[in-house]
Amino acid sequence: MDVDLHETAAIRLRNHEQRYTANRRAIVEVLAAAERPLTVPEVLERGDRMPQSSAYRNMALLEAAGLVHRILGGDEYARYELDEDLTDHHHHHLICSTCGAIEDVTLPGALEASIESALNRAARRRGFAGEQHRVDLVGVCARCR
Amino acid sequence: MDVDLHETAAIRLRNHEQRYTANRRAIVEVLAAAERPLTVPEVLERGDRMPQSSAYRNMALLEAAGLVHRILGGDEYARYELDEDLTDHHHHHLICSTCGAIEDVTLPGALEASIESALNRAARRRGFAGEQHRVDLVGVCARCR
DNA sequence: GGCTAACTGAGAGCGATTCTCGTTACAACT
DNA sequence: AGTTGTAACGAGAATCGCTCTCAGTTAGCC
Repeated sequence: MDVDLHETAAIRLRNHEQRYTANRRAIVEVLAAAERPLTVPEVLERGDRMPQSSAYRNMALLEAAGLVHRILGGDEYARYELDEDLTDHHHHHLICSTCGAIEDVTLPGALEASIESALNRAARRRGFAGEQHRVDLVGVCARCR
Repeated sequence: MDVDLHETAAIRLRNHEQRYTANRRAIVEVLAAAERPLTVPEVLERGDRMPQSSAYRNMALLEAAGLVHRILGGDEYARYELDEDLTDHHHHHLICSTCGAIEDVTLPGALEASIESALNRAARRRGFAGEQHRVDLVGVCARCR
């Protein structure tokens, strides 16, 4: 799976007429190593002195190419995670309403399927084209309690 | 139900040692009349020339008192809706990834229950105290297509 | 080896939200 | 009816995550 990670990334970017440069590869590597969605500052800390503007620009590019997804949580920071196709790990989030931290969590497959179909049925009735569902639990994390 | 709306609001604010002033009442009325979550600029448009700073301050206060909830959607605006206790209407959202608009949608009660219990089970395992679940469908709305 | 377009980095700029602060309204107690 | 303490108000300044600008660099292609 890790063998394909960078190859898949390169191909998807190529399809958008963009290159898989060192900076973009660095971002993908940091996100792949993390076990939860990261903010841009967090990516910068863990990376190799990348300029802030490049990080934001490339994150937006990666999102446009479908390689990463932006998650808006409890605080003012947007968090990013790799697309599930790249990680083979469908999951949802526990969002702390106190500190804004986000953890990953998985649900039983049967439940996933019923959520998916119920949401799509409701959406179609409104002329809404569903792309992804978002099931999050908002609460207070262990550290904040 | 509408009879109790302002009374409930006044009581909850009182419990937080805050008053139910004209500005706050105006915000609650605008939100109650809307059929979807509104941004602060939208509340200002529909209200009676309330200053921006008062709208933001009071919105934050109402949120602290549990009367309204903030929803972070696709665009850069936070949207607010009345607490479900005040509207008797548990629901979820369709979020347009193109224009950021948010619509309300309801799910079957049985599905709600299984989502709730599955999420809480997963959360408890992490020492996470769940408060509310958030089930949203992200896609493209009828107008943007 | 030159052409073209994508990419980079530093800093300025943007815009939704929050803070500051002097003023005003309200409630309780004389 | 005055007084007093505290909450709320409004206008504008400030904050801060994020985006844009632009001159210089690099990668892919003939």
